[in-house]
Amino acid sequence: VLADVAFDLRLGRSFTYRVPEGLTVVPGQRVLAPLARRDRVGVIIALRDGDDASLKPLARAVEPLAVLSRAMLELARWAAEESASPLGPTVAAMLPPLLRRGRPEAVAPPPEPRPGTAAPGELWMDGDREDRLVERLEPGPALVVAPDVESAARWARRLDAARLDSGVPGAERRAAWFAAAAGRARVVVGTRSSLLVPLPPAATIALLDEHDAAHKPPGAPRLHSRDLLQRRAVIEGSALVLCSATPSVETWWRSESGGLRRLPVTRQPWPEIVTVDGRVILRTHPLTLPLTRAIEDAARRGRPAALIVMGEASALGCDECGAVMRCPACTVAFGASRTTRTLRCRLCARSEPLPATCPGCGGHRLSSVGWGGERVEASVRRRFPGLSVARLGPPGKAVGAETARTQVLIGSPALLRGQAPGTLGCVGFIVLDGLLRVPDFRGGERAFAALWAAAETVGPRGRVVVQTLHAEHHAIRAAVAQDRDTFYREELGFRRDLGYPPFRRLCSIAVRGRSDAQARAQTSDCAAALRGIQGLEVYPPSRRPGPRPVWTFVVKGPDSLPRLLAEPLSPFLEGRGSRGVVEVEMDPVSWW
DNA sequence: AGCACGCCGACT
DNA sequence: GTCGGCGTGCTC
Repeated sequence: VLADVAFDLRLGRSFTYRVPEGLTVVPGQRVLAPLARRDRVGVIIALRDGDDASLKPLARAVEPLAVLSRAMLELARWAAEESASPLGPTVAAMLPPLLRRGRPEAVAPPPEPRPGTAAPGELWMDGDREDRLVERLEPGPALVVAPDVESAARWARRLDAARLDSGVPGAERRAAWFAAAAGRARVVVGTRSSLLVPLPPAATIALLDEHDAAHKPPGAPRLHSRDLLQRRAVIEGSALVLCSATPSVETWWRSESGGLRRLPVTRQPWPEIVTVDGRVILRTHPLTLPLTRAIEDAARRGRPAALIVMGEASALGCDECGAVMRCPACTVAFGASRTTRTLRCRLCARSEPLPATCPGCGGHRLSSVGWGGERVEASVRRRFPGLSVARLGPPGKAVGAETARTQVLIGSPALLRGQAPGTLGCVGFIVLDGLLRVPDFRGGERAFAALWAAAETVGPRGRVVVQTLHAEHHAIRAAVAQDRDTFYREELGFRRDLGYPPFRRLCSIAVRGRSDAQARAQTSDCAAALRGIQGLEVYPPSRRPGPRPVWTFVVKGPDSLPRLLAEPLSPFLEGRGSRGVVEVEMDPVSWW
């Protein structure tokens, strides 16, 4: 018997071994096999009859049983194809950790799903979605997929569930995996690495915060958790719940076209969302008068205030009319570079000289300066010497000592994640244009999600203050009016007009080279291999800002994009190529 | 991804 | 005269 084994290598192909006498293995089982003079862990992806004395034998099995059912292995195979990436790293990213030391524990085979009646998944957006989800999941069996470990920890506590995510020790994750396989775990909670965990029949799978970009970070498995789970639910007949107050535009679109059942929503008690034109004051100070007052009010009421700083935008905006310099062909905001004095489109690489005046209104004050967390913190401390201030880093960790009785929190939109409704007295967006200006077609979607989260977090008695130059943007207007339909209608119109997802698919291809010239050459060869293929739109390569030589380009295409790319890209993905490592990221959430 | 094999500078 | 840099290529 011969076994095809996939390893966690950036190689498209698997390797074939002889199964030695006396060793019984099955597909989906992990094995140790000799590869390049050492034993490495791989997954058996197929068994076939045959014998070839020239092949090396498998060394041994890692566990006595498969960690993946055949159905989950097939799902991983599909995920690899759908993301135009090799199977080895794709499965490797979704397996339980290896047993490090100690006695082998009781493992259970993964149940094969009985092809059940696949109901379309449900989209839960209403204000009470999380409480209802707890009720729904409590009896089990259920899998909860959270965007990050903090959220996984919170939900595991809330549901008294076993954890599969990297926030707990490996032994505990392993135990949770095999408990799920044996049907002993009522509810398991995990992140992306748990997407293939064995589940008993008629389980419920919940994806938390479906809109969160953490469900599709760069790297394996290069597929959005929502897409993998939707297919999984169909294959095994489990019930899927996508939970988000502000789903991604793709998911809303799927619910419009019947692929998902959108549960009705009720109008929630909504706070006042004030927009403030930050045109004048924001150049010297991060707090306008309305925001200053809101912070003072919150402190008086004994509630903390949160100040949200969006990712620093390198776009160029006019301080007088608020216009953002955009690529006329793509309408995404130009990236501005002061050193090279150019505007450059991150999508089509079109380049223009930095204008001296606003092409719209002739204004002379063009600025790309934004407010980063440090600058805001310093300013707030100066303005409110009597209040305790803490800045939170990306994973919600406080930068500085005081966290407990903090009166002003400063951080990214992630700061709002997991705050119980009503805990914050006010949320202020230092300048929301950072999001709307960012050269990314998802800017509107992210702004809408952040505003909605802020409104839910402060509750009806709190206040949201939005400092912006774009108070008329549909994301802001729709959030103020608590009006999802308008937001998604406008956003879908814009995406349809310009050929963005969900109407067209994108793929970003990046080449990391030894030298800039080599990366550039490899990139242009790669782009040339794709040009002329029916249905593909290949954008010109551009250098990614940063110190390392990375060149990227974007390809647009139909639903079949990964299959159209597989053939022509394979020579660039095989081996390493002397001129650079080629990385393919399907459906990127951001591509620079 | 490792890890080896293969051709050019500073040491015993 | 060797030890060793990491550039390129292979791994069932």
